[in-house]
Amino acid sequence: MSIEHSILAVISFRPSTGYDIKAEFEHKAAGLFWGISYGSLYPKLKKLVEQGYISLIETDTEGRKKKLYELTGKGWIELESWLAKRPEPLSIKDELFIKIAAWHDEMDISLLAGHLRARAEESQEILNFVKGWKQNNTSYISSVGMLAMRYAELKLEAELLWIEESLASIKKESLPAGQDPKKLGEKQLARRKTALKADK
Amino acid sequence: MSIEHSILAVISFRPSTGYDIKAEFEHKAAGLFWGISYGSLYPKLKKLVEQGYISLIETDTEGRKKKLYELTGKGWIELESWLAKRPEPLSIKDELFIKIAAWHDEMDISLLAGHLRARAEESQEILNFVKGWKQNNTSYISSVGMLAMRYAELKLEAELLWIEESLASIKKESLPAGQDPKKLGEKQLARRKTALKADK
DNA sequence: TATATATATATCAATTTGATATATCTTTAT
DNA sequence: ATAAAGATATATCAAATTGATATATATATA
Repeated sequence: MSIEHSILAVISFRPSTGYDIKAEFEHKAAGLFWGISYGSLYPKLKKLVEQGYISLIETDTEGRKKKLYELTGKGWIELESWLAKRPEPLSIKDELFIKIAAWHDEMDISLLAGHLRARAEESQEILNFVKGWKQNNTSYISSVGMLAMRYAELKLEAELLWIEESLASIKKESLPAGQDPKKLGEKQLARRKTALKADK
Repeated sequence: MSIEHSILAVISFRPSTGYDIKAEFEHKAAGLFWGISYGSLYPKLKKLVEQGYISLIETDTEGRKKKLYELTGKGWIELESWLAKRPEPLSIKDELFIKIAAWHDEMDISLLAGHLRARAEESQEILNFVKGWKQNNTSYISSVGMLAMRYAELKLEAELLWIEESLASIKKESLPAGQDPKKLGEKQLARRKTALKADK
């Protein structure tokens, strides 16, 4: 439901094309904790115009045609009413997490270390973007909106801290649970062995 | 793609019913950073059996029928090969974030404070679960898997810290960006006014 | 003993993604 | 000068996924 609303939110800062909106959720601030795909974006824009929440301004500068969208009065009211409603609980899909949670002690730990280092690189890059953005960007967001960037900053820093911590604990082979890895892996190893045998 | 794999991952710890698997992504550890719906779960189980990754054990204890699924040898191999592959970048949908990023300085800040307090309650509850889980749970996860719980713990703590910080900055009305709220809001206010007038 | 909640399986319409197609404009390399 | 590559821009569609709903039994609670 809130894909429509996040479109209204982006447009509220300035009239935008579909491409502008997508870019906002791709490279920019809004994309840190939200996403949108072309497959839903363009049909939604059409629908929002039909419903009177946004209006279409067709521009033609030197033969270059663009479709700009901007909020109508109805759109402003709807946006404000949505902002006032309690946000839905966040949803995450983090393959790194589920892989670690499902990790087997008998597996090669260096593979996991590789995953962690790769994530650290990704997150560091995003953190650099956020830090740069916070310093340079003054337009295009309200002073309250800056809190969102701080949110991203703290979460990314927590993630990087955890990766460091985890890599250290893996290296020392003194795992935080303080349990004997071999003992934990045995049950699964046995079931694996049986399953492989049953496959013939 | 990895919905199938996360099913294999859950089953690798013990043979489970569809309901067991769903519960794991609802109330338990695996659900902290991953989700799955019945609509994809049951069809996927069927498909995974057809493809030979899992096998079905139909049980009938005192008239109570259950369908237990367990990994085949092929399933174990597939799971391990998936775990070794670099995880997809995480995807998040956080309405709280997008609402704050789109907040207008002229809007009632107490509404936002309410949103933040509600989220704090939700997150504190999950954090309590994670802390309790870390202390009591010794089975059902490897020592490496414990790192995932620490991940959850650190991210939740970062979020709670940010909420505290944000509520304080809102209360003091000395917003972190150090900018004049009225100045920032003006452009949008003007566009809003025009849009409302145009609607007649 | 009635009621509510938990366990268990399953389907389906509606939503959403991810891939792909097309075309123009701008920057970079030769 | 021009060819190639990359960015800008709109759009659609098959496949994946969700969220709601239906159904039934077992167990805990009032």
